[in-house]
Amino acid sequence: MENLPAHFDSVFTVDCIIFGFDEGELKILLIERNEEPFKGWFALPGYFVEKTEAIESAAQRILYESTGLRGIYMEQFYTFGALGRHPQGRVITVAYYAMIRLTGQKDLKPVTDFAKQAVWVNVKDIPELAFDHSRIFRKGFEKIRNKISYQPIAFELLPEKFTLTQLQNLYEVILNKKLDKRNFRKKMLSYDILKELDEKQKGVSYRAAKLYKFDKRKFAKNFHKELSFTK
Amino acid sequence: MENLPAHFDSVFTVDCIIFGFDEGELKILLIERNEEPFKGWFALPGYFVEKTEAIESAAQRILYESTGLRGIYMEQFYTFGALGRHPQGRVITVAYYAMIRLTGQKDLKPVTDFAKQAVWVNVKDIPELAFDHSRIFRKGFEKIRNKISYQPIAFELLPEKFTLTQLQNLYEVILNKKLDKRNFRKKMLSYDILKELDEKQKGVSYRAAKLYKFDKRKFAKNFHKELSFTK
DNA sequence: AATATAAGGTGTATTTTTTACACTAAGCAA
DNA sequence: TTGCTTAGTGTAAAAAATACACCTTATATT
Repeated sequence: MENLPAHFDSVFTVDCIIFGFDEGELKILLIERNEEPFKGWFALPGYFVEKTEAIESAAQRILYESTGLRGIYMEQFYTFGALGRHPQGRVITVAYYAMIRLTGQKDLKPVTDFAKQAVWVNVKDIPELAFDHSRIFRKGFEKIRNKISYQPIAFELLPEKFTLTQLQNLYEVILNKKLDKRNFRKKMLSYDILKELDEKQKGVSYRAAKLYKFDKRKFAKNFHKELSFTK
Repeated sequence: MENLPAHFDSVFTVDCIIFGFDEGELKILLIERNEEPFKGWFALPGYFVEKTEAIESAAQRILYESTGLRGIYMEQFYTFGALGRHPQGRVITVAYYAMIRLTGQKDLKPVTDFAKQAVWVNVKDIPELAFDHSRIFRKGFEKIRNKISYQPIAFELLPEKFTLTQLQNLYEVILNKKLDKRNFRKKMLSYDILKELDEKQKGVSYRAAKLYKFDKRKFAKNFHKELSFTK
């Protein structure tokens, strides 16, 4: 046994939930599958990881191949491996999410055969998905909903310059509840992670709002907070 | 292609971080490996998942086989799949953690060949572990350290009946900082998830403390709290 | 030019939560 | 009985969260 070590190969996939915020709506990327099983169904962008490929790189490659989007940092959130989840055998999948700004990135072109098209779909209108992807989506959505309350991940979804109202709308969509304007602003500004710009919104038919930027420097300095029991 | 669907099998492992609290020390379970690679090294309890086995069940089985502990609920926290992590090929591992009470469970007997012995080791004295298990441990420890601040997971580590001082000690060990006695008690009791018993500590050579129980009923009722932005 | 429309932007008082802090009480042992 | 050790307790101050409404500004319309 010990003189003849076995060699193992894993067969597994990654699936990605890519969140985007567009025209006041929270959306995710879906692909229409062009391959059995579940040919013609909508699914999360995902595919098999190559034998000699890091999982994160695979996630990036697969997202690129199925949607045309490149260089997007994703975060792993759970691995799904229920026995019946793939009709062709035991295939576990490592699930990732990312939140991206849509500015300019709207041209989605799969550069692969396994996806027929990629589309943005409002999280409120997600159809039944292939495999256990509906479940994966629910779990991922829950994850970011939780995370947004204590980590500044919302900024990744907004254009570089944004108004406080846009930021608040985003929070409201993700948390699925109305927030108080004055309290929201007070609190958000108190974190001191935003940089107020000398610029205003353009092209609106009402009073233009100030624009802000997320300030990574300030964030790094000010976000060492701890939860509960600080002493 | 579509007429001859491929059949896939995954080869992957689970690894478990089992936390226990004993004599004021936070410990985890390690096994001494009895099999190449890393024979003789300490490692997290873990092994290959069978083709027709749910991952959670596998985690339970493997924990039982390598330590003799049964029926322990574990929570998945991350999947590790770096390319070089297993010397015999691509093997990803799904990592779980659990927190258990040690009362009575101290007889550890591997019922398998791959583990020579299982031991409790203080988290402050963990040696270098096999594979990437040191990294897995660090990530898992970080996870529970975070989680303990907003979820009542500490109780799982204590005997059914415990004193507030024991509870505080546990928080202090996990958070690695001193807490204020009065504030700790006030806060903990304010959650209203503990049941005060009519019993006192026994066998101590000083004033005996009141015993408490974690009250699941109350917990379910009182722990619907939300973080930040509640309106 | 006047008016309507629509969102931007702002402050304060109240309540709740968090923090800091030190002594007496009880039980056992010598 | 005294000493030792841990249990157990309250209050004031500071900080954070909440509730709440009106004026301002820019544009579009007549």
